[in-house]
Amino acid sequence: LKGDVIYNESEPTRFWYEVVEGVVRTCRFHSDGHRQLTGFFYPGDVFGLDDGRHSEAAEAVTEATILRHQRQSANGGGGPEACPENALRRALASARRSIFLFGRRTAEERVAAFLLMLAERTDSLGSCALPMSRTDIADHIGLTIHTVSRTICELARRRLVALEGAHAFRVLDPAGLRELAGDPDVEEAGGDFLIFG
Amino acid sequence: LKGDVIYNESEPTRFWYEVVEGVVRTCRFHSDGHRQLTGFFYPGDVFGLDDGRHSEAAEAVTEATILRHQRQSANGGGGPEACPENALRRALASARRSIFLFGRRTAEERVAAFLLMLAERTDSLGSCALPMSRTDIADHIGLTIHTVSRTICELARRRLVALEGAHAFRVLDPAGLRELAGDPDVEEAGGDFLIFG
DNA sequence: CGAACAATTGAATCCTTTCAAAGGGAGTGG
DNA sequence: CCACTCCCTTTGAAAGGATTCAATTGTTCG
Repeated sequence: LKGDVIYNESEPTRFWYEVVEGVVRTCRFHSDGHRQLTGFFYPGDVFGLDDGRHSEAAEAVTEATILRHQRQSANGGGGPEACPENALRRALASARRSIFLFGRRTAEERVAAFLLMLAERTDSLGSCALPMSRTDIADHIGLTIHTVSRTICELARRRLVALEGAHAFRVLDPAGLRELAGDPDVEEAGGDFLIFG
Repeated sequence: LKGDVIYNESEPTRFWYEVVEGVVRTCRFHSDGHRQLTGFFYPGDVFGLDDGRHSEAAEAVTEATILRHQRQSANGGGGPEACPENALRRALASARRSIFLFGRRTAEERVAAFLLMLAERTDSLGSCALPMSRTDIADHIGLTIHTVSRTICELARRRLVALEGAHAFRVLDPAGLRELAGDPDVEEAGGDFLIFG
């Protein structure tokens, strides 16, 4: 399913989806030919919860297994698969993450925040996969692939992360990366927290 | 209630809210002192639907009347006020709007998209209020107040919009503004659509 | 009327983009 | 198995745009 389209923009929303395995991206194509990636979705994430018609397309970034849920009709009958509150909450959380990401202004902040988010969403320790291309990252955080590439290499040069090929990395200095990202998102890391000077 | 805090970051989420009258903003304060406005909410919009603890603060932009809804406990019992699917959907729609807004890259695109969104959310025709300060706009779309001011004045100079004081405007050339914004959001305007050459 | 704050405008700097090109990895075909 | 090609990534240099610094104007409120 790699690179495959799961649904297209403007399609009626008959289903909603849940990632079982792999990574999915949602895309919006602007009239100037520019592509905006509104989100990346990992196992456990849900997507495709628009009303009426999809406002974005969804594509598989890697080989992916997707759970497709039937929707109830608009009467909100609370049937077994009627977009459970749970799913909506998770979708909202995904959207919020993206919004926070976009709040960063400089290239360095955005890239640092993006890598941190990836590391936190997967396993944080050890090697973290970077399944999407540089172009994907650029279209997601609103930069060019050149700036993305430059910035990632710069972070590696400063030993904040280590690149393991072009599609995997390791966080070497979480604290330094968080500082660069501007906001540590410490409050979301349930349980443990840091103390600053 | 103007400028008042409705709830703070990290507060437990015991309620969720609905705007009856006025305008509300949700804010996130970064460690570098920088402020990010994650959303503006108009009558009919809902906000404060985080899980567990609020990840952002909410403040009144104007005098505002807010409906405060009690939450059910986490058992999801489906009680009368248990974050109805409806509310979550609207919150998700709000978040999505913000994400699309941030997808714009240049100052002109962002300001044009922001003004358009405002005009569409209120009445589109006639004078449209701009209740928030330039600083608010800047912190929302990720620019400085200087660039925001410059760009708005530039749009007015080109007769795309007309400024009526600093806190109200009128859309003079909707088509031109949409073209600047990059993506017309035409598909969301239910029913009518445009044909391009 | 004066003070304080918000908005506008100008000039210089810095950063990102654009333009251009070289290096590297994966897959194909010989 | 190796060579070739294609595409993605990385890097360099120049151009454009947003930010920063600085100052003026306008508005609101006491």
